Amino acid sequence: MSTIMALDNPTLQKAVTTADKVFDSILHAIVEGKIAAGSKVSEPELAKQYEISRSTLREALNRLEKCHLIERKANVGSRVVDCTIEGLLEIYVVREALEGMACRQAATNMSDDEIAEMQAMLTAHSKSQALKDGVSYYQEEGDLDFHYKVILGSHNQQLINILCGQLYHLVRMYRIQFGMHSPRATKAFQEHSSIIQAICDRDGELAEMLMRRHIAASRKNIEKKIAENSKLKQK
Amino acid sequence: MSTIMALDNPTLQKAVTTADKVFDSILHAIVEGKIAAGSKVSEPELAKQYEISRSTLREALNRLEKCHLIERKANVGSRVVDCTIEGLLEIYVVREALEGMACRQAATNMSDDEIAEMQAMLTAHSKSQALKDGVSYYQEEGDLDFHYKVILGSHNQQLINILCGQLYHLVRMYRIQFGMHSPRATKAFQEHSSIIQAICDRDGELAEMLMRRHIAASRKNIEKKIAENSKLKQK
DNA sequence: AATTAGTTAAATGTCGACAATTATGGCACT
DNA sequence: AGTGCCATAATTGTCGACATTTAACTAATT
Repeated sequence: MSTIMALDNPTLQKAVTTADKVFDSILHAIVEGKIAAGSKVSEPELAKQYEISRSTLREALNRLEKCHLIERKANVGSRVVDCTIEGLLEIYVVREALEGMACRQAATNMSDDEIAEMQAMLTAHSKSQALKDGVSYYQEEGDLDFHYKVILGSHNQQLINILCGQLYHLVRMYRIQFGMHSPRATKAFQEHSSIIQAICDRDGELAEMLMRRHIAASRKNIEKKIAENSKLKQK
Repeated sequence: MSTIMALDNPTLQKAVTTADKVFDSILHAIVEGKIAAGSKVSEPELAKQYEISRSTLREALNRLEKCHLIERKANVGSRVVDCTIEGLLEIYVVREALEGMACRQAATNMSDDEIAEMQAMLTAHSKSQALKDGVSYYQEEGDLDFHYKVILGSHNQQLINILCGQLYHLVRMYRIQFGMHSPRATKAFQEHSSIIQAICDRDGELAEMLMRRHIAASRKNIEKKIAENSKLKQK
């Protein structure tokens, strides 16, 4: 059972109001590319589609804007953010800084129980990975789970809000729309393992450094892919 | 002339709609403590006070929520965030991570013109500080200006949005309501100077380290003050 | 007297309509 | 034919009213 479901809900609170449910629906649609990146969002159209009033839709759009999934201009309207390489790399820079710090804080603030739980999760993932071997889908989920646990472990509400409430939706959007099933599965696994060890040793400085390298490695991997692609196009 | 005025406007776009203006007004009221931290926000009351409809007010509240200045619960209402020591320290942790990274990026991405402009600003502040000497008000503005310039210099839209659009309102709120006129004026000045030098040398690694120490020093200064206060209360 | 159930009042969520602004299309003009 | 201007249409911003949920208050029971 994966814990990433909770990522869909920034407030960590069940969707009770209709605006919440519509927000969830549109969120998924955007993340999965059913509503194209960079496309304009028509309020009357979406309102009719979801059979709700424009007021309620605007409420949902406001929450999407908080996740940086859409951008609004006064008297002009909303657009879905577009997936550019530059945008993706920018996010990785922010993640390196924030998750690195979250990891440092986690080494200080996580309880022994939390750490034990995280270690158990890694073991479970290791087994499922051994079974699937090379299939990266579960690895991806496992990756999100791991990062999610570390972030929560920081016990810093600001870090949690920014990373889980805002950035991770964007990260998922990019992953899905760029078809990024990382070939770093086994390597990433070792890195996760080292990070947990550092947290277990309460070595915040090392934990931060390892997490930053872990994320920087992903970023460089993307940059490499991009370079290959552009080289492919040139010939 | 200070540049921090632009911080009041997260979108870096003039307030054209009435919801924008009301947002600005309430923002100032909250930051300056005219609307008490932790207090409940009544939609009908504020709507009547600003002579607008509830819809427009809710639009403004949504933007305040994006700045993390108010928190909303479904079917319950909005509250102004409360100023706790823990909250302030959490923000400094995030700032250390993000502004450190912004500084690293700035060392790589700032143009020579931008760097020259920033150096000129520091010189100007140095003179005004020599005149006022010890008066910390202008120093505070100078401090915000400096950090603002570095953040913009990162040329990373995600960093800029999070730091200038969200966190800085909270930082100002805490500064004003806790009456934090730092006694680190001259020291902070030297640190700013070193950071600019590192950026000028295009030494991203050093620039990040210096910025992180600079912010960490502020945080420790606060922690010290808190410790003194609690000791004062005990006897 | 304290607690719980029921009722009333107030606040939030949702709706449809109007006003203001922007985008679109056609027309005249160079 | 291309460019600039004007009128129309569509979209967004704002408003007031209704529906629904939560909070407060009263009253009855243990």
